[in-house]
Amino acid sequence: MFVPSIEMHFKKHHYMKPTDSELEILQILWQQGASTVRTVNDLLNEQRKSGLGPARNAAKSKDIIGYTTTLKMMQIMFEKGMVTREEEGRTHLYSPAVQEGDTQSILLQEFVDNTFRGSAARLVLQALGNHEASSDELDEIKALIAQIENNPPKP
Amino acid sequence: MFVPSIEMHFKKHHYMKPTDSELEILQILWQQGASTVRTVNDLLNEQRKSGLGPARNAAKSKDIIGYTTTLKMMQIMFEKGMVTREEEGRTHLYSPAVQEGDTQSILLQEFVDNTFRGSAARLVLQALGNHEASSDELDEIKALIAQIENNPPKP
DNA sequence: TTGCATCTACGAAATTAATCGTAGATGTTT
DNA sequence: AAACATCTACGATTAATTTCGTAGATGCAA
Repeated sequence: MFVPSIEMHFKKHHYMKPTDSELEILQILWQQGASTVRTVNDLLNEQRKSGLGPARNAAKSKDIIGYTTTLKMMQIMFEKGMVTREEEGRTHLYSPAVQEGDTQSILLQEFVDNTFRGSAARLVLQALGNHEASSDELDEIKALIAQIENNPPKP
Repeated sequence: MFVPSIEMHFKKHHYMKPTDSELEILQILWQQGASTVRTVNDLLNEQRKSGLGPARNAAKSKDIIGYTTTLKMMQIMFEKGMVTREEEGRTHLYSPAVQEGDTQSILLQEFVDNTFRGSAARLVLQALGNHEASSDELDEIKALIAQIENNPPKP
């Protein structure tokens, strides 16, 4: 029976906060699933050109990211245990080793602390005030609030 | 009539995103109002010792920030026009030149884009799910939602 | 007035993150 | 086979941020 060998490092077994660049790459892996460096690099540059995708330094948004830059980033992420990889012919197929929700949770925690002095409620108000939300999304939020109100946090 | 001279630089007239350290200092200025470098530095170190305050590198949370480090940071912020200052005897009194809400708004925008792919609703759900919110705060949020629903976003 | 504490100014080191260049291996095309 | 394209590996450079050391001015206490 064939068992594909998936390389892993496990250097750090605790959850590490990704840097901005790492997060950009993770986003692509979460959306696309296992991908080669080439694919990731292409998508990254597409995002930058179109101005879409994660907000980056506006000045830089024209420059193209070199292939080896992305390669190096992904190698570093591999060493950190942030992604796994599998040999696929001559190239490597990379997959995320951390879950999107978990990562969002970590980053959110820090963001709330740094920017809103720990007040999630303030953040929510600001977010709802400044951004669009569909009525479906609003319903979802209302439902969650109702649920929280029925299950009050214990002392 | 005495008019205190308040120095300003106005090097950059467009809103700049503060770095992590700059934000830490701004938080103190927003809370305390006009403060000396000494005061800011003391509070910064108090926060670090107690582990409270903004989440910083855990490893570093023991080290104490040197006075001149804080001084330099605030001088840089002054050059950027992020704070104003006023001579108070031999020392300087620094005040924030940017509003907390405006800064939060800028940082939030970027954070939503980078971490939640632009979906404020997802961020709100995650925030409400992971963090505590008092029932007063929940009420406030509900009120805001109701208001949004009555004033649907324009095309 | 001498010495100590506390300021500001400012250059520069230390740290961290991001980018790239080059080399060597391996496939592909003509 | 020769030329060319595409990968990985990895050192090194660049860039941004944070930290600190030193110098000079000023106030204050012994």
